Amino acid sequence: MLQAGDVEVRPEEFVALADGRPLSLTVRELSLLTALVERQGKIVAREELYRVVWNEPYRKSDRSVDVYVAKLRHKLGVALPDRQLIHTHFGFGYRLDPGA
Amino acid sequence: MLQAGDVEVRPEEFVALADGRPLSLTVRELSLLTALVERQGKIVAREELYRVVWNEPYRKSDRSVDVYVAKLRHKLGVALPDRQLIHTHFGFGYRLDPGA
DNA sequence: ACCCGTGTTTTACAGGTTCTTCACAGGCGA
DNA sequence: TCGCCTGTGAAGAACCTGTAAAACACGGGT
Repeated sequence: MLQAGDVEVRPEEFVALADGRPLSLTVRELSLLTALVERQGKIVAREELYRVVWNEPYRKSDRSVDVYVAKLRHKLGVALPDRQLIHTHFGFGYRLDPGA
Repeated sequence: MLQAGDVEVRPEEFVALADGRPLSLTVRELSLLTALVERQGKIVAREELYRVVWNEPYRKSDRSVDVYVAKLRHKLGVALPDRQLIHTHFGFGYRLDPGA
């Protein structure tokens, strides 16, 4: 079980909770969220996310990570309004912040 | 992990800390700071900084190094007031001095 | 086989950030 | 003082990100 603030992930059960309420995520979305929660607070390179979630070498023209970050942001934004969980680090990647 | 006085750099994590607090740097700024910290206390030729950070041959009319030294000085100055970290060596280059 | 629904990947473009270059003011050494 | 060097703001170029939508993949039902 992984936790980051109000977000809880149980990858083996294919479940993610926000404030205790279940999030309806697809496989990719859950996989990306898991990767981010496992690295919470740290800046994660887009390349690393791609390797871990997609399990294949990264092509720098690939925008999949960005697209799925947007999907996650949207669903997390609905579940936990007024919180900025996923931060962008320009030219590098993203970071999920547990706290406020 | 690299350290120079109150400045700590972890290039692989894309992080730089001043007095333990994260600095918000761009890719180039972090790269230049890394090069200077790796050579702390030494006078580094503008040409060497250019080669290392920009990864291409140096044209003596190029002012990029100076511009980015100014950017770094400003951000470091905000984070660590009253300290002169980066020194100019006229006609040559720059030197980063580990904190007092 | 075909259609449909769901999920994934790719594309396209708008908008934003960063980088480079220029210009000029001021500093430094001879 | 003169000539060269450095500091730095500003402007446009170059590059990166957010996001909607199109294209694609695939399984289930008919």
